[in-house]
Amino acid sequence: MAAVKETSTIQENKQYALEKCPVTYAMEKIGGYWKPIILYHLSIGDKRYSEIKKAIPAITEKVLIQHLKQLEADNLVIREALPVVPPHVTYKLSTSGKGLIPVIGAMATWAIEESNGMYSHL
Amino acid sequence: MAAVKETSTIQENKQYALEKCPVTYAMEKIGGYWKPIILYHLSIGDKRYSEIKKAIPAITEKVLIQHLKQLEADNLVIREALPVVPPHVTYKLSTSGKGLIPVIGAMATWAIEESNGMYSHL
DNA sequence: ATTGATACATACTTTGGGGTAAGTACTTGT
DNA sequence: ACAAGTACTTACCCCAAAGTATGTATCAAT
Repeated sequence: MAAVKETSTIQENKQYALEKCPVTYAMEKIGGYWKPIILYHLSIGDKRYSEIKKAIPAITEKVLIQHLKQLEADNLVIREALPVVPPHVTYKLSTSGKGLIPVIGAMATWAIEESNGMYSHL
Repeated sequence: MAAVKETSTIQENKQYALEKCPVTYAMEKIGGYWKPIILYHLSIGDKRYSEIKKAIPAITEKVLIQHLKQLEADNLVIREALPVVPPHVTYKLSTSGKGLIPVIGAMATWAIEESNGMYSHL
């Protein structure tokens, strides 16, 4: 019967996040479709803006810069801009961002095994 | 200048997924805000529908069942229904789903370290 | 007869994340 | 003078995911 409600929406959820479920906390920072993909490419090595764009052709520039700003605000990536023209901006993982490499790595490993049918024979 | 386009949208992205970025493949299956959270609670142990709901109060029943169906279709969780009344339905990780435990575990570990400021001093 | 519990289903509305398209600043190359 | 390249910004739109609310089947207990 669903009661009436009490608590709902992702925003309100942010409070009790860590206590009950650390994964919820993580999803606040790296949730969404694109962020792990961006982090993956940065885990391979530092990249310029245009290089990230080339590595992920399907992402639009707006969404890319949007997520890069967010990741920077969340202290997961560091933006380094050289004051030259044309601009030269490099993105790299922060210490905290590097802490996510095991997560990204585990995802990549699972994806390869799963797609190879390693789990399919029951 | 954004060219004209060529390829775009998440759907079309599914093709070249694995070759260039295994993480993209993984995101097709466990992407989104709620799925990793659900998988986390199932990684703790098998749970009935109502138990999952209690573990994640902020999720609505519609969204919960919706994701459970999707996870079942993607062969990550197994649904076991006992033909009794009132119904008794248990959800558990499949073999493939268990392969995600390292991913979920790494996320939880990172979340705890990050929230404790372990990465913040620099 | 009504309530309660379980595990959903379904219609309807909303919102914000993502997509499209175009513009900006500054300089180098032709 | 004009195009090209870099790293963005801005305005507008759209749809799918999420939220709201209510309904359903079945039986046991009061």
